[in-house]
Amino acid sequence: MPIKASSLTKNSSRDDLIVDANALSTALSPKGLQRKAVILDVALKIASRHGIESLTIGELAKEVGMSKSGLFAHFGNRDQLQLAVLRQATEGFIDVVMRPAFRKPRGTPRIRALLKNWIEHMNDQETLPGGSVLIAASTELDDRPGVLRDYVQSAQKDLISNIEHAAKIAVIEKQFRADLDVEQFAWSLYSFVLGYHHFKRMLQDPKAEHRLRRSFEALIDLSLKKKPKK
Amino acid sequence: MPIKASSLTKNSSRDDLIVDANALSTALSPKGLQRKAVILDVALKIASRHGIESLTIGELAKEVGMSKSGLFAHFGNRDQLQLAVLRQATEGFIDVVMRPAFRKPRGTPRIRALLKNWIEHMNDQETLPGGSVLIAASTELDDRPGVLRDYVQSAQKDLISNIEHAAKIAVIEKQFRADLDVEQFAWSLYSFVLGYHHFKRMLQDPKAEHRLRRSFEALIDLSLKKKPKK
DNA sequence: AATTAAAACGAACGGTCGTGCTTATTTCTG
DNA sequence: CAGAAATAAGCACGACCGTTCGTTTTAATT
Repeated sequence: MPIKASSLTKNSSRDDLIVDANALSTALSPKGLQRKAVILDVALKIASRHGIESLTIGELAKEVGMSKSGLFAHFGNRDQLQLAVLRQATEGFIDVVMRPAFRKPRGTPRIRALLKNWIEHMNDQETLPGGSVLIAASTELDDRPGVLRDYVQSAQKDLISNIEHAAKIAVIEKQFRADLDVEQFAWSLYSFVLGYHHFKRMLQDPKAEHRLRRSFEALIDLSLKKKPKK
Repeated sequence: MPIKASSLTKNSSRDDLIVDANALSTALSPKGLQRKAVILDVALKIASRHGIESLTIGELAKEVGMSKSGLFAHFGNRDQLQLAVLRQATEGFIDVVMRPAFRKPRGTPRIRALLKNWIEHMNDQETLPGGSVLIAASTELDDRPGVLRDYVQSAQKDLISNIEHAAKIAVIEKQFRADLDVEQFAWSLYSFVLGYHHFKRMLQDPKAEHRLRRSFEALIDLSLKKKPKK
């Protein structure tokens, strides 16, 4: 049962965004909370660089300037720490990619905004110096059942659903073809993003972004309602 | 300077395949060689399941039924072990995907065979129970300079080059459009494969293969020389 | 059958890992 | 300002990491 986000701007009509049910009531406390936020920020950077599996408590403690045990107490165990980092990453993604995009007008503008934000997010060296944590976590966790994998899995499914939803709206708005397979659309778009991530990071291909944009445009073109020939 | 593979069948004309310069003269010895082969087979499976970074000497030794130190002596250090595994994975890929494909007739048959072999290879639970080692290694290593990353990088570049080459031949054979951007073609194809790997493994999407095939067909369609309208 | 070389072993090293338990310090609250 | 509660630190643990070393078993060569 997807939770719906409210309070969107006027432009957005009320096309809702599926976000994951992260909202756990973490019994707060003024000082400890911001401390935890700092820890998670640092942890996110480390995880981005070296992967969630090699995010170690010792290294994190050193980086953030406190003792292993002191830091440890914030999370209870390693799984919880890793899970918190994944949550942080997901929330960040929703905040800077999904929500702003869904504030744009329905149809292609929204889909274009989605890609634009996504690219900017992946290029943000400040918060993600080592690329997307979620993408990296996918290949790390895909064979290890557990809470972490379940979380990444559901987060990605939500993402895909949102892309499909945005495409469906473009169909309703009669911008995209009525017979468009929106699942295939979302699949292709996501594959291109994976391709971008891969080519940019591993192959250090300077043309990666250009390639992504071209493939994206071709995909849009294929999805648009055909103009009367010539 | 790419090494060219010789001894291809009659069908293949002499379109050559770029393979990496793996052919080091490993001073052989009858018994120890097959032992090493067994070790690498097991190591490859472990790496496939849990990633090359968490391929540990202790676990490998246990799995193969010998002592840590005895096994260790075969490789000298961990990097060499990991490198040997990556080589093994690359050789396997070339043997079952690239070479058979390049034995097929030039043009689309060859490209179709490439995808077919590739899918079968990724689905081969026997040798790759945890998915492609190279793809996983990419996200693991993309931020860690060193021998391992360099190797994966060059292996993937060779792969891309071969795809581009195959596409170029299809252009020469006048099956693909003369103005086709073969780099973009290779980029798209590779992205789809990454998408397949991701959707199948992480999202466990049963339609993943179907989606890959559909996107592939669309890509081929876009690349073909246009028929005279209607 | 004797010699030599290769392969495997077992034990130990310094490190780092995650995780408890106990104590000290800070921060909030009445 | 006192007491309660949260937060951090210190220390120790067992497990596993990659690696080294000296020894023993196995195989190949004369």
